[in-house]
Amino acid sequence: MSKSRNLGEFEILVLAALVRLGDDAYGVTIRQEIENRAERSVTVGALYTTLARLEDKKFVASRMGEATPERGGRAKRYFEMTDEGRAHFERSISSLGAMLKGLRPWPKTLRISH
Amino acid sequence: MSKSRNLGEFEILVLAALVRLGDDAYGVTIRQEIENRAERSVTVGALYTTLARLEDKKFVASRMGEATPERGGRAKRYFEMTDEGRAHFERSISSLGAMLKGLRPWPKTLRISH
DNA sequence: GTATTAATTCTATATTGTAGAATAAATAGC
DNA sequence: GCTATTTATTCTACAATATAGAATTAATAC
Repeated sequence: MSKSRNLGEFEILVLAALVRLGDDAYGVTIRQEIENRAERSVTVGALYTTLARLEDKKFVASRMGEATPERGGRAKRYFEMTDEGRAHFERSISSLGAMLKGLRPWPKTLRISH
Repeated sequence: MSKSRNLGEFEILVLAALVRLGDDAYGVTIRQEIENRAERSVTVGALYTTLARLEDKKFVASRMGEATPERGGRAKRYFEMTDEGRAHFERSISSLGAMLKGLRPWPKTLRISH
């Protein structure tokens, strides 16, 4: 059994994207969400590798989407955070928040529903 | 020359500690700052290794402290962030901030002087 | 069935994270 | 000047995360 460690920086971004996307979180949308919002490039390999690792750790769960997209292409694999994943996620952002609180480019909180 | 990448999670915590500590940032205080504020354990090895890497990348600079402590013990090595380090740091926390903005355990901004 | 489209999986390597023992360097007392 | 004590850094090794992009899979449309 692998020891419980802290989440990596990219793992945090991915989990945050999951929360933001809710139902519609799969590879392509997750990637877009991070690229657009974080203004940071994300290669497909990096993303799927990270999602796979998070799933190994049971921090996310996935299910295959309906095999009936309207127009060609492979089925989507949807991801969502598990309760365990959420616990780690909150611990990580709590630590970051505590350290970064008050430093300049730090944004205001505004609370979303997810 | 090594390619410019994103900062890791622990690197971010360390850099944040440097900013917070200002003048008084050396191994022991940095470690305390992270343990106390982030509520996360930090081994000495992890910290110094990370500081050494940040210095290799020119994201921090260090200088040896006065060789005259009042009461025994080796000289301190003080650390501060470089301009280049700051640029990376701000980019990283900007990305994190953008992704995490609005999610629940996210703190308010309050601005400190450093 | 062949082309096209959409998406995931695979494989390999670099970098970051983590731990703790070992070492170093200063002071104090004798 | 030795020896003990204190404070702090350095060393070494290994594990996990980050990153890239080519390859592959699976569905639809002609």
